[in-house]
Amino acid sequence: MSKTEEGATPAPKSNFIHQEIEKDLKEGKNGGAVLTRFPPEPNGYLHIGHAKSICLNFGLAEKYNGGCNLRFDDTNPTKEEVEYVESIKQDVRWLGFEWEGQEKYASDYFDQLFEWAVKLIKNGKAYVDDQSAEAIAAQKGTPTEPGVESKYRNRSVEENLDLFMRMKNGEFKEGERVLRARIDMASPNMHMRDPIMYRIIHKSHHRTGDKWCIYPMYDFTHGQSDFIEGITHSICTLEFEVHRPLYNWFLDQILEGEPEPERRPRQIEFARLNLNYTVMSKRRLLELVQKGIVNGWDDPRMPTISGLRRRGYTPASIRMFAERVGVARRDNIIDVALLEHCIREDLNKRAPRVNAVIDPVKLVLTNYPEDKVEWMEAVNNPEDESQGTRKIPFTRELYIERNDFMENPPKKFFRLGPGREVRLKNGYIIKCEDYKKSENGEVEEIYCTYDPETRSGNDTSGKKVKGTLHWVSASHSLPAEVRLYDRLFMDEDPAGHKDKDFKEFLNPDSLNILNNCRVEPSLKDVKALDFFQFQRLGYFCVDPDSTPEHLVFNRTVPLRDTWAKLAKK
RNA sequence: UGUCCCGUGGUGUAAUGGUAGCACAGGAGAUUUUGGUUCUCUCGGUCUGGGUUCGAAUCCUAGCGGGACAACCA
Repeated sequence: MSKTEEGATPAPKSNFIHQEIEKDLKEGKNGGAVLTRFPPEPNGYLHIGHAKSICLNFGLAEKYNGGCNLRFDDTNPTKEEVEYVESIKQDVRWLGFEWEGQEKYASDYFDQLFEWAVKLIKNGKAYVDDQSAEAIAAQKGTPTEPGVESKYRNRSVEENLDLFMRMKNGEFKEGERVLRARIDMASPNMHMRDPIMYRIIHKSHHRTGDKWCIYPMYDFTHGQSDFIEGITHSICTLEFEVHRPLYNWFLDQILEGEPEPERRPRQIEFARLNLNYTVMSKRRLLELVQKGIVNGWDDPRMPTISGLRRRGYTPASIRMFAERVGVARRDNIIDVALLEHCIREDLNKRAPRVNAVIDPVKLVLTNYPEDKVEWMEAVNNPEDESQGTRKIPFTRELYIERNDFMENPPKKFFRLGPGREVRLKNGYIIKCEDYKKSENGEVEEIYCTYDPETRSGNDTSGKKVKGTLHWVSASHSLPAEVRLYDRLFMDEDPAGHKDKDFKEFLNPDSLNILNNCRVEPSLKDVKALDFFQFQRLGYFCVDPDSTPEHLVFNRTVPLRDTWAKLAKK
């Protein structure tokens, strides 16, 4: 496997799964092999929680010199599957991981699974039940009361075999019969109360077409698929913990009478990722998309991998995040500030600095010649000398950020105000002499003088100023649209309120579109997902909607802003 | 009123019988032609009660708190 993109490499951090694997290795299990798998069901888009699992599984493979399979858990053709396969593959690759060989499908193993089902029937460990779903559910009992046995539980092997074949041959309608494991209806673990192994679904499958009309359930599929592939460590989330005895039971049954295999997969559970100020369940994410609350699965406010990508998150930042959140078994809610820290850390080192003014106000240098253009040298990235320098045009008329000027600034405000001096980065020190307001009281133009002795790079004035502003040339800058994103929800745990719908906590200001922005001319030929630091503002990336005629940038995350914190006080 | 899992600073996560550490967040300062970055300092924690031990975050036990489990979903 390989990291397909440069960027920060997370520092390795130990967790309990490493310890379990090392214990197995020491005991010589699985012939010393480590093979993991990432097993998505192709019924939706991947989100940041999946990214944690991907990084964990592929990371384990890398650490122990093993491999990681990508396997689609496609045992339920009623749930629309083929359209999601490609997006999942793309997302895994984009995160920087390469799976072992071809991608796998649980449906590749349907023949083998069927044979094993027959084996269980022959050994008296499975039976066909003719009851309805409702009847079976009613007999299942509850977590505190045992279930009761089905009246079909003690059919003969011959009858079970015959019925199962007829199920396979399409002689029954959906719901008429199921194959169940014969375990223990009184087990304290509900999953051991004669779980369903196969159900009838008359629907064609995205890979097997109409070959089958019976499909295996998750529990009868997952462990055996792991076994077939030689998976050694089957890592999943905590809600599958109660399935583990069943996972092992099915493995015991298929191995019955067989020689000891070299590898036997072992299920290990960890706590899924939760992020504050968002929702993570597929159901709620789908609702946001279907109700048009967001603009699709890749809306930059979504915690989906495709949304984060469009927002400007890099694979390296997400890998870093996955490393920093750690892996444990206790429930957790990660502060989204950690995710933001990770993208800032990555982009600080890599993003070229450019000037963009997203809320422009005109500034005129009254003592600067009308037609003069000075091409000022600017460092592309002070954190990375190899990114070199570029020239930016300095002219008499400029745009600066509206909030960099105040008519009556407090002492702590280091920016522009009447009579105040600031430096224009990569330009000159200027002094505000006057300003003009429109009838509605809005500042329209600011008039300054510049000091020719203070040119950046060869300042001979010895002047010191507290503030440095970014700017663009009024005549040379390009118009652009900028989309400012904020958290989608105003509540830390929008789905965590019993009596309130999560949508009640939507942030009305989660998207703010600015149409009158100006960016420096070097941004003329940007491509989708190119990332930049708009100096003093934040990290931005080029939206796929962007064209050379109409530039569109997404704000990934603002820069840390200690002034904003101060101003709030 | 069952079975299982989990309780370490605000949030995460280490320490696996021997000095409770790290990261993020918060606070203070230094540097800075980004109020960014960087650097320094700082705040703050083992759910509670018993027990075992020279010694317990760690082992045992009781309690408390949180979570999972009753789909022909995965």
